[in-house]
Amino acid sequence: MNATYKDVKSDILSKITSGHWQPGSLIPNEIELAETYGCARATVNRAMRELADDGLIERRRKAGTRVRASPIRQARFDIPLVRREIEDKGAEYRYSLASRSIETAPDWLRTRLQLGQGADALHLVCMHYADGDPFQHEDRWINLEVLPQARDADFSQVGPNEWLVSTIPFSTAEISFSATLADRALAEYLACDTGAPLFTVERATWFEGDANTFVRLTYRPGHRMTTRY
Amino acid sequence: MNATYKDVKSDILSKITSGHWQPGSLIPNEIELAETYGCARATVNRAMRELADDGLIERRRKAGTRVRASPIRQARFDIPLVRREIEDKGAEYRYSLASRSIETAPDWLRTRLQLGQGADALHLVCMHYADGDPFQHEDRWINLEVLPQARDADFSQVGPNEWLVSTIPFSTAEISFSATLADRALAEYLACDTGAPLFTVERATWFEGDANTFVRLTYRPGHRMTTRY
DNA sequence: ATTCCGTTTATGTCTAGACTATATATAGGG
DNA sequence: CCCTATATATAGTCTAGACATAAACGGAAT
Repeated sequence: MNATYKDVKSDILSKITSGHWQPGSLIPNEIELAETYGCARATVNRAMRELADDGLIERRRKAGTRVRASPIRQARFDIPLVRREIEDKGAEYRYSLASRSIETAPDWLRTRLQLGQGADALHLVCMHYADGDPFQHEDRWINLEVLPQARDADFSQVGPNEWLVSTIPFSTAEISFSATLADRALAEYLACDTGAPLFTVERATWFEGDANTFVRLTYRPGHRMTTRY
Repeated sequence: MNATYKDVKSDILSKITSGHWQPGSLIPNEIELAETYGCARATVNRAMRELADDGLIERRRKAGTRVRASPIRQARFDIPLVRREIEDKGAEYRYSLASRSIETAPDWLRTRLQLGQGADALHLVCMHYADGDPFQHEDRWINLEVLPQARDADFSQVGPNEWLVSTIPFSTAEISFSATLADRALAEYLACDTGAPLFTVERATWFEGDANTFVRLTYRPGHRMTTRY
């Protein structure tokens, strides 16, 4: 009686994980459950909606709710600013700008960001250090057609990442992870051997349909990205 | 008038992304918004709750709701079964078991999974192919204390991943991504050069407090894991 | 000044009831 | 036998109102 939506949620969850309700099976409808738990239907609804969001059950009008045959396994990563990532470890953060230039966007970038021919882009290469040791190498391109104010921004003290977050805080992104080999330049930046395997993140971001930036972040050897689910 | 929670959500969202409500600023309380949109407070509440879940706003009792100074950027990955990953590309999936043995769990594994001394583990090495080409190498350890039935399972036709999903469908996991170098054995399995950089996923899973499996998945060179957010 | 405590305020949750939307089942017509 | 209306079951959402809970605030006692 008087169950909260959390009670209902965890009870249903335990019925599922314990195997009491088998994968693929239909579970009682909201009205029945509301009677069982002695609460309003809205309460059951919220519990079930959250379980559906978590990928454990599947709900369809009229057809009812069933336990997913194979639960969707999904991992959620927080993508922090490098500065935070480093400071959260208790290390001291340092930033340095290695190079800055305005270039005609190369073909691969124009394809990636759907830019017109001959579009100008600001090309930045930066390093992020943790307690003085190389932590992350940043190779960034900024679309000057969409962000002309980047031309006058000073990236010598503040990284482009932080500048972008404060300039266009809300954007959509495509992110991809891979492994790459340290070439001579990267090896020098990251103080590692040429040929070392490096964890790499590439991210392209859009705001209101326009691509504004593409970045390749390369981490020092041994870096791991971890999460629980 | 008569706004749905989606209307409210998207209107608030646009006020935020357009900069009408600046990062860090306080936004009107639920009662005021309900009046503004001509709907019940519960409707505004749901809209705001979802925006908070999405990491765009921060809510605190009594203090009110404010636009996050720097929005939490989070990526969500679906972790598919390899078979699905391959079949979804339209490629033909093939599985093969390379080796199977029961061993005393090595120290690193005992630490990783919090196993007792001298615990037995089933060690499997498998390969997953897409259209005949090596796609993923799987190096898996299964805790036989928790899953004794794995001793008698036949992994020659069905991969351990699929067996585990049907045996213990609901579990918590710790997952981590990194880049590793192809040693001679891996290079042979994946038909690539020794020294190639390989994208690696490690996953440990628990069920009701007990660790049941640890796996290292190594992808063929050039593999990317991509998502949008 | 500092600590403690009650007040106030905004969010968090629950309820009972209503209406809506959608997928399924069924019956009737060609 | 197939197609098409119609009925029906179930989830999805909204409402008005109530009470719960956390946290900020202000004043009182130290």
